[in-house]
Amino acid sequence: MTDNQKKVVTRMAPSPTGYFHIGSARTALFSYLFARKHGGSFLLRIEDTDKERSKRELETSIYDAMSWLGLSYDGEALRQSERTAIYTSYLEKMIAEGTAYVSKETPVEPGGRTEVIRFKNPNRQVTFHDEIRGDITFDTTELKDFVIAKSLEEPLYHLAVVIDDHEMAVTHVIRGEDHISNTPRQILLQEAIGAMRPIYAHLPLILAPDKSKMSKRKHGETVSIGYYKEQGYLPEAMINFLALIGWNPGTDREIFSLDELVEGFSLERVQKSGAVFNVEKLNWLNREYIKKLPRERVSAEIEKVFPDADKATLEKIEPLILDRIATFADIRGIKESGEFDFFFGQPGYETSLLKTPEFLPETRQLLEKLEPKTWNLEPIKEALWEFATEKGRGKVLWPLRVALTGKEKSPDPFTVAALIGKEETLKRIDHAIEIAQHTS
RNA sequence: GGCCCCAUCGUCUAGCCUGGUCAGGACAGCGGGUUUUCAAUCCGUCAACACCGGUUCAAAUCCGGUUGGGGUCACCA
Repeated sequence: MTDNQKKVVTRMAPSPTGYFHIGSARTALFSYLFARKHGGSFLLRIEDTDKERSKRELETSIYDAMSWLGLSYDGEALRQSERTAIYTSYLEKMIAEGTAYVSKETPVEPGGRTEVIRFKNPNRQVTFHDEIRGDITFDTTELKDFVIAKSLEEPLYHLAVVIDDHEMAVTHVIRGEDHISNTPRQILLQEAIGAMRPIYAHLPLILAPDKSKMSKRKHGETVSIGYYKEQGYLPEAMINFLALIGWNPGTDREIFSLDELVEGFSLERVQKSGAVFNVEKLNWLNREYIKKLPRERVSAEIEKVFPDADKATLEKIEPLILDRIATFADIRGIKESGEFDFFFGQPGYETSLLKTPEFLPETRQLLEKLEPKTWNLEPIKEALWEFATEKGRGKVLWPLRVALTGKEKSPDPFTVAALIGKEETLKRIDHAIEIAQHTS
């Protein structure tokens, strides 16, 4: 950046009227990336001018989401509800200059307001440049003299946004496409207060599978970022995923850390059309990130789900669990489905599941010859391979696997035998032989 | 409905600006291999330029229209 260029300032301006939305997260991400890329600053402003709908508790979900995602903002977050005096002075000035006026109203409902402050609309065409879409022109006549404040102390959204962006010296307004139609009236307001027009970039929307805007109403909790945190997604995966919807690096590369995104980001490579939120791809990405995690982190997550289980056993089956999950919430699924219960004790099962138990005695003999010291995956395999090949692998391996796991679907018998140990393996085979005899 | 935005495989997208390679990659799907199940993994495979017209020797790419989808129309943000 050269000295005569203004320092880049972007901002994220969420409203604490609901849980932090997935689309807000992406807007925050792109604003963050752009600011960091250009050595500028990224600010956070809480838009809580609506006293009825704004809730302090919901502000927490904003901070939580930002910090979970690792999107650090500069300085303290600003709260519009604490800036009333600033808006009032602008309002007074506008009224004095005739760009706004107090308007007598007939109350919309009984006991309603009898006067509001309206903007004196110059009624003209407004053309602005959008970094992503090019020039956009609106006729502002249809906006009429829109209301900008309920009173001198109660500014409305458009006024507050324009004043704050001006006061905070925001240079780039990066926000969702749903704000395109708000832009002309904000530009009118900027001109009225003598503010510079920021550079606009309207991001394509994140869509639900039915191609409509993702909304809490229609799509439930899956629209909030907190949901993904609870589901055990990794923030790195979420960031990566969010970046890739609506933006691409221009190469075949798919995996990016936040810092790498900063380096490669540019508004030029942002998509114009809306994009469907594809959970399958998120899952794939999350797996990629889980695979890169340090062992201790994964162990900790597994222990959280199996707090009473034997630690040594858990550690042994960790790779198997890792192979079967896309998110940490899936660990709970493994526990609840009981699919790995056989690692913690003799499984129960229908004898008929053994199918060909007649091969079990010889299997046992071969395994018994192995030294406990060499009781590992490869030796076990070797010990049985010739026999299994001769008799038919399915005929030998299937009953062995069922004897050890009691299940139709499970990891392969060699792996299981190696993990549960020689003694336990022989014990389970004996058990299978015994119940098979009783049945026949 | 008015205004605005958008349009390449099922999904995310490359290619479009600077017309000319079998329209490339990823996810999902399907098929196969890997010590015969499940998972994982590897390999392979299916699959798209919305439509019509124009410009041009040549159009996914430029222009116009049509259709379709979306957004937005508060004393919410």
